[in-house]
Amino acid sequence: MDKPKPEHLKNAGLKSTVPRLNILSLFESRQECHMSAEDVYKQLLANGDDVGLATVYRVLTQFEQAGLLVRHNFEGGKSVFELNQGKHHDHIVCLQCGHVEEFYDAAIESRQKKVAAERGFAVHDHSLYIYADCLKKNCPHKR
Amino acid sequence: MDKPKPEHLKNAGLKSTVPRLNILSLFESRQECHMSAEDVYKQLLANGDDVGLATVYRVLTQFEQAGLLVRHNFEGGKSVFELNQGKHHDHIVCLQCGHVEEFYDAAIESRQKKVAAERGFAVHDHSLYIYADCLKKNCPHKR
DNA sequence: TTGCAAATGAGAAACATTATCATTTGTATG
DNA sequence: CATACAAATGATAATGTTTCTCATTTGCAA
Repeated sequence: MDKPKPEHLKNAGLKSTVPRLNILSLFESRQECHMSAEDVYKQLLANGDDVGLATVYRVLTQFEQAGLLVRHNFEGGKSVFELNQGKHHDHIVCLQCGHVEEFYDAAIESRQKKVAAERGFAVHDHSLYIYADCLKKNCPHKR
Repeated sequence: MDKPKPEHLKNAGLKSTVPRLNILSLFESRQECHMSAEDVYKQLLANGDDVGLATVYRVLTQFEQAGLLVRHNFEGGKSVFELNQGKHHDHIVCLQCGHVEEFYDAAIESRQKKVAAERGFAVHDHSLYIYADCLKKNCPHKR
């Protein structure tokens, strides 16, 4: 498990506190993991960290605003978070096996900006999910 | 205002009831309107239809499963629905006023297919939401 | 008409999330 | 290294959305 890095919090303008370091550490130890607030809360308790659920929600929102985490609004009504790896990406989700693959396409990105600008919008953010069938024989995950 | 068409419900395997006809009629009378369950409920009451909120939620979910409506999970935590017009489009959502605008961009569509094909996926479906600030002065809604 | 399964509506319950506020903690300062 | 003070925390209440329960009503087929 990686050590938490207080500088990351400082750089984001956030005080380096125990709950924040624990939460950041959790995400850094599971780089590709998508976790809900509830997931994070339970995992911290399992790790022996005594944290409040309200704090988890607060910190996740702060981390999102600071750019440390990315929030996704999947179906199911709850937000999930993943570590912000620095570069924006979209997702392809395999409908057969549930596997999620990340991608980035500059043409799509620029067309989006153009479309929005033409309609009088200033793009703040976007989410693109492609739902597809993975054509590979060896689907690595089960649904 | 269009008359509701009981055959649509029959074809979907749903009994033709008063609340269902009223809800379908409401969506058909506002083709491009994105409405939450709360929106639908309030509108029906305003129209003088005495309906229960639980029924609205039930019927919206049934209509979605029957393919009459499309559900969207925008940021903000609540589902919104629109009439299934048959033809695909994406959405720009104004973060200031909640206004939703539809668009279709052939370049984005084809790039998506290309990206997926390159990675060994057969596209089944996708959802693209652009979250932006509406630059217009007269935002018609409040958050 | 009549019977009965299906649908409805009112309210309770289940969730996820946010707000409140007394207590604790991190950190800058002396 | 002690201290003060703003910021952060955690327990709990509150909010908002959606689902569940169940007694009553309704659509439809015989």
